[in-house]
Amino acid sequence: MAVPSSSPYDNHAHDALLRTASALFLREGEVRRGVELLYFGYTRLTKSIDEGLSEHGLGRAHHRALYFISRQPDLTVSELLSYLAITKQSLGRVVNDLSKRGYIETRAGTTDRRQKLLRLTAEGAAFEAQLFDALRSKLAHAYAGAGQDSVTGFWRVLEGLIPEEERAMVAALQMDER
Amino acid sequence: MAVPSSSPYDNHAHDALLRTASALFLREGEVRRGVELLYFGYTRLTKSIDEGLSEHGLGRAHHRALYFISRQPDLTVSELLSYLAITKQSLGRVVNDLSKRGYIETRAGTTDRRQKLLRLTAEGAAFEAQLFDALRSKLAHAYAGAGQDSVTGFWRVLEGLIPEEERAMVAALQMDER
DNA sequence: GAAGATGGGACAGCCATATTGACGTATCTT
DNA sequence: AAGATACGTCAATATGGCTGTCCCATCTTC
Repeated sequence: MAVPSSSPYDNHAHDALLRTASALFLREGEVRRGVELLYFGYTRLTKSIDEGLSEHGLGRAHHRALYFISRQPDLTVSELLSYLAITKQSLGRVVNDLSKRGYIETRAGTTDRRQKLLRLTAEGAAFEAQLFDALRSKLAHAYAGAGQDSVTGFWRVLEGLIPEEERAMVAALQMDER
Repeated sequence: MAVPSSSPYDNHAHDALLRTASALFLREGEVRRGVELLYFGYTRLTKSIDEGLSEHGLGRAHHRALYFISRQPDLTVSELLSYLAITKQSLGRVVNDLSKRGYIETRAGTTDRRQKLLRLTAEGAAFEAQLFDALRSKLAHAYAGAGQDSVTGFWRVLEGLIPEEERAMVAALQMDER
């Protein structure tokens, strides 16, 4: 299958011979580097909030919920579900934990009363802020060391990892940047 | 507490006043953007191999082990442990699974016979390559869309997230690029 | 106003992946 | 010979996911 490839990204398992000569093959090292840096970078960043979480007897799942609720106050359960990409049942546990601890409060939707709008209490906001501080200091340090141009590139590549259909959802988080 | 908030996200418990004027504070939006893109980018990338894994009845833990063994043939159990940052017990299960399936083979260390050197069998290598194809196509697509300069920035920022003490370990993976 | 669709909640049971702590064995080092 | 190290293993536990099923309240549509 002679794909006259100016783009090196069209070769999958089947066309091994083609790949040998392709630019993509030559890039294997760069791809592995990205995989590894993403793995280590991501895990180290998340690790930085684990202590704060376990002090409160919570886990990362709780933080993710806190984070998105903080980011978009009054979001609905189904919106939160689409960010987290887990099942209703799994989210239920997390939300109940956070409610019991007084970190989130809910009220019925205004236009649609079936909806449940989630937002942080003052305590919840303070806790989220504390966790965010750890993320901030780590990421800000990395940003500062790399420089603004690198940060832009960092964003661009990551955006490219997100499927088209989901970009709008991610962008929505930035939209109501206040 | 009257935080004169143009942004709802500046109300962090303690040094609110101090931070208001700091460059770090001004970067909150950029930090949140990085956190979110990292989260979505990382999860979408890993999702791309889940299907290939579950076809074989394996999980992500197995892939991580396969990946590092593939990357550094004949690494020892303790080296693998330091990459994965899990306990011996947790790794044991994963390695046993992979051995039973004939994906990895072991032999005693040459200079130190207490060590167990891990490497992939032909089947293991083929399986790893298949999984890697999914990572490659996703990441290569993101690289291509972002451009080489962005890729460099992407690496730089991620490197900054890895603690000093661990950079050598990560770099070692690139060292014997074959 | 009835029927159906939708948002959300809950029960039961399961699985994957991690943890801690204790202990055992072979091998290397001193 | 003594101790440290590399690796393995037992048992118990936690977390955070999953599926399947059923339910209620509310909105939409005819």
